[in-house]
Amino acid sequence: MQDGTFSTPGHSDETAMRGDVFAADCPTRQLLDRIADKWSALILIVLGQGPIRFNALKQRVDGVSQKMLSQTLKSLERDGLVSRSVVATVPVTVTYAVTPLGRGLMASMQAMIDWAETRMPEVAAAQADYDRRSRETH
Amino acid sequence: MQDGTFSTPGHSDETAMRGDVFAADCPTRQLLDRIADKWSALILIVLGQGPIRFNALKQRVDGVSQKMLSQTLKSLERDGLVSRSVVATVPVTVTYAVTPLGRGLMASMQAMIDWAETRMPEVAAAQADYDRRSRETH
DNA sequence: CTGCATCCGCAATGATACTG
DNA sequence: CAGTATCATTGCGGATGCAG
Repeated sequence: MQDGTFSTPGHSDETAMRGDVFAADCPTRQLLDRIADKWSALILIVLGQGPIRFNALKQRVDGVSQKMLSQTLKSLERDGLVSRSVVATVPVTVTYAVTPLGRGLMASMQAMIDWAETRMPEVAAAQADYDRRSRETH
Repeated sequence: MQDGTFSTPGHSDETAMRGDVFAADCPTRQLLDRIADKWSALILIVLGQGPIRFNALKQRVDGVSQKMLSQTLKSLERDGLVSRSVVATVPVTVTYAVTPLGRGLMASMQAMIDWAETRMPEVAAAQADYDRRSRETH
């Protein structure tokens, strides 16, 4: 599986031998779709601050449903970005943490979030401006 | 509007006076949801390589439908990340470009994509490993 | 406590056709 | 060329119940 499209030539031939997210059927693209979803970034960031248990994580990521948290964690684990360790205490204890592989991605995610948190005012201003122009039938 | 939740204290009091993506009702969170979708990153990266027209852009971002492209571009424009300029030639000519504000975000996006394109092999290996373990009823 | 299974409504997405 | 409008469909994501 996934033989052909990895390192597909086509739009840029600088380095070759790496995935091409711009090809719809490249595994890289599917990976991007998985990590660029509503919850992955937030979860990764929280996990980056240290190992944490399911419910604690659920509290930190405000608004996430149990289902989505569970589902996203499984996806991240499958991709090797997150590790899951079970300690067989009386009521079982499950802890999640970022893997070394996941840390690399986490850095970019963090940058994205930092950008969002600091540039929000400018974005809000742009929005207001856009909406005002729209209302002017302009 | 959006009075309370911006710069909500609660999980970290290091700097204060910036948004908190972890609060579900913070504008920052909504912004994150908008930019962390299936297409925004890809579109921003292509735009970062220089101004480009609608159909050319559609070709570069393989698999995107006109609707989603149009919709995502409008959203990015509203947030002030992308500029749209119309030249009234015979068949009208519309060109899109990244704004200075958008460039900051683009950098993070690019890092994310670079990570995905280069780390794909490790991720694929992790996946295979995970799936194998699952099949072992383990 | 952790988290999987099921049902289900609704919003996001895609294909198609049509307009300036 | 650059979209908008409409329709059909999918699957996200929430609520609830149950299991290890």
